[in-house]
Amino acid sequence: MVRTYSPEKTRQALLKAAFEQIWKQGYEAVSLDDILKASEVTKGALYHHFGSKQALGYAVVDEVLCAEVRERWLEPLDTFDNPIEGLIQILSEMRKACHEKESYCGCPLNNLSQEMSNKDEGFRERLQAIYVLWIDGFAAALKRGQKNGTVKASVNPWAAASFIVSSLEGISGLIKNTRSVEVQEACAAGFFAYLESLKA
Amino acid sequence: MVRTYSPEKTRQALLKAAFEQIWKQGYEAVSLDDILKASEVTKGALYHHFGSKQALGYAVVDEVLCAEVRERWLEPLDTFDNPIEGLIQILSEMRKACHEKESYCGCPLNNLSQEMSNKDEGFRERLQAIYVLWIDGFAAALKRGQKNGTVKASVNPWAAASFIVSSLEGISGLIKNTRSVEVQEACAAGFFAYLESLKA
DNA sequence: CTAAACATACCAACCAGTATGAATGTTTTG
DNA sequence: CAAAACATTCATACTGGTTGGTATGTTTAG
Repeated sequence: MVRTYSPEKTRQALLKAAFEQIWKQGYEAVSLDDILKASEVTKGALYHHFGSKQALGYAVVDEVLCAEVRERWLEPLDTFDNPIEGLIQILSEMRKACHEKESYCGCPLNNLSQEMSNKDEGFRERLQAIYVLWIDGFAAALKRGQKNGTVKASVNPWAAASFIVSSLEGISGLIKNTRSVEVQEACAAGFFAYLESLKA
Repeated sequence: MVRTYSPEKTRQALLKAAFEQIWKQGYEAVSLDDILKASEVTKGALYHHFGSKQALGYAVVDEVLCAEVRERWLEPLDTFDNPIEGLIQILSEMRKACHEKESYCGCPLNNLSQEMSNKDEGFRERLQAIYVLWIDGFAAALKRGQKNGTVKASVNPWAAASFIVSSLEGISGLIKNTRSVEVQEACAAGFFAYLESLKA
């Protein structure tokens, strides 16, 4: 029985499994055994890398969720001159991808936020930081759009960014429950109409 | 020690306590003991009225949440000729009321929906029925507005109603986490701007 | 007297966390 | 260079507390 230590690998395996299980089951509903099973790691290893379930949860927010927002929203948006068009395109891509998978799991950030923000101040603070990152990123993109003339000058970038994020979360939440393509199309239509109203 | 039986009263006490505790803590996080303590009912009585925790949860959705949507949204909206103005007024009233209480608990429907819709199909179906009730109610009000000339004829009532509900849930969810008045004002501004665009 | 309405004590399952030890890497030292 | 000393990384068995649910008995009402 030969064993080789690779602590960073097991740490990442734990984070990944924890993220997925928390996404699908919720933080409190998921048991450490679930995470250990999914990651093929033992309890001793888990408690070597993370002091508690809470610490693991915090790390998921700080490391996984944070990266997710950057990779899925902020970085793609940076490649567009017109942030409104960028948003519409990113969303369209996502809808295509969602149709393929069974993914009615909702937004991981929204899920965790709704569950934990009133129960654990540490979670709330960390999740809020992600929201700030997200909103500020969108606001910066809108400002950029105002400078290059693709976004109305009268728009308040930060306020619009806040409403955009809240809409995205609201839509994903409603779809998660209804599982209805019609509702999805309806929400998208309303949302796109709002986005169009921001164009210069 | 004189005792008097009033089964309907204890049933309602259980429903009320369950609703509040589920709202504040979440369905899985709340223990039956919490509900029993809050309602001052014993476990024997609970299991006399409800076959299981699940049955109690279902009843909360069917009876309490359903009534809540009617009383807080649909009935008030029926008193307005202009449904857009009606929505804006109802929301403004709510915001005032929210400032007084500490209420950062979010929307009870949204909370439960995010937590349970992927774990328990019975919950999902029941919660979806509430969403349908809500959206259809809004859609009917918009149609009414179209007939009396307060809402643009080009608006698709059902699609707009879907987006409005998703926005309300999204905003309440974001505020629940950020607890920021600025974010609240920003989202409200964006939302009201959308509502105005529906006016004839 | 019967059935509904409640009260109390208990139980099996689960779960986060711990105690303990073994296997592997790294550093120090003779 | 070797080997001992030490630290890191992981594995297993166990525990105390909680929870949904049940068994059983008691009280009230018709």
